[in-house]
Amino acid sequence: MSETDRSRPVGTERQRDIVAAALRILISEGPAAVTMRRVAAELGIQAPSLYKHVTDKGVVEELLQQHAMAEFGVALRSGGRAPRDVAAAYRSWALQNPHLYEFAVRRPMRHDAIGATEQFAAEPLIEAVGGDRDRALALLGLAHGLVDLELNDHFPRGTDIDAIWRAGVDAMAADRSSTPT
Amino acid sequence: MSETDRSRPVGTERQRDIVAAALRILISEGPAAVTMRRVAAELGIQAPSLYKHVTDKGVVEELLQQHAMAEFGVALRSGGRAPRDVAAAYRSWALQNPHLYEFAVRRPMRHDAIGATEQFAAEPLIEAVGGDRDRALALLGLAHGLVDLELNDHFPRGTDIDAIWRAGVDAMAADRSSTPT
DNA sequence: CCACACTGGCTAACGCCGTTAGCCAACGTC
DNA sequence: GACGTTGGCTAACGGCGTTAGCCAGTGTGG
Repeated sequence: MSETDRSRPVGTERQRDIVAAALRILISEGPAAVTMRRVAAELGIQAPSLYKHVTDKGVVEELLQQHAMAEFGVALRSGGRAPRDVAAAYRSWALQNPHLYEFAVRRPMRHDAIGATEQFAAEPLIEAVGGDRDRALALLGLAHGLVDLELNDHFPRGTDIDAIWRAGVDAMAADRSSTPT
Repeated sequence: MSETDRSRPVGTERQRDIVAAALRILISEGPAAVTMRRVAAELGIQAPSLYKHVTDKGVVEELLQQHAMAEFGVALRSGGRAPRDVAAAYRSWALQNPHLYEFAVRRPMRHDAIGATEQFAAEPLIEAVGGDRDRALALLGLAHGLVDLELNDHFPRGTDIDAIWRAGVDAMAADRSSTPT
């Protein structure tokens, strides 16, 4: 949790206006539409004026990323705690918020700024596999990979993606105390 | 394999020049540098002339994607056939060719054009888990997710990523004939 | 042998992008 | 009431993908 409290939004008031506008555009029109001019227009302002509140387009994106990660974390807590439940929550949030998911999890991130929030989002998965950190991060990788492949349409048409999730999550969550190296 | 023979390069001669130039730029300077003007310059030509050979920047990207996927497929066959070996080959190729990997596997793809090649790349993973298709695609998701997270620097500093791979791949490759639903 | 179409270059330009420079009105403060 | 700060504005720059339109060379059919 540290000192950047996740529950209260971040940045100055005008910065929050900006990210709110960007968010609206992102959700309704996708990432390509999130331009400085477009965001400014959404606020009834000219593009260069944004730079009075924000040094870069990059910081707008970082703010979006933080927002997305926080919402994602909440979504992952909204259902059951069993691996299948968390996995299902992961997938369904990502599919319902593809652009937000993109912002949350793709593109490199600055660890200092985002770390706590990201950890907040990752926690449910770690709990779900009973605290085995390696297994938990593997499950995270699995979930992210499957979602990313699905979002980018890499599965042949007709693939039973549910079955893949079941197979993967069950394998990852299974008791492995009997198998040798 | 079908009729688009994977072993012979694709497109007209000039198209192959173009993708070769784009490839050189992509590898040495990253995706942002792959612009039409830059590619044209690489060929000693003006940007608009490219459009005599290519309708779109999109087709250049598709050609890059196909090339990358083909090379990736070869790399996945270059080592052992055991799950760990294939997984290791997957990871190491991706980390050594991050931009190519990006092109190969991220961004949506047209199934008709790329399907065969992609299947070519996915085969080794399917074999590695003994033909269980769901498990194989889960393994693919796992590998993709872990690579993507690593490339985008989503793991806390100091994370033992090897251990995550071991945990994940072993779980996915384990004999599961004893666990109930 | 020449007309002609086609191929593959070229320049100029358009509308977008992020961003900078410089101007100015409103406002709060000493 | 002078004055610095805040937050708008317009103009402009360089880069992007892309289109329009021009033209030299080339090969081919009559």
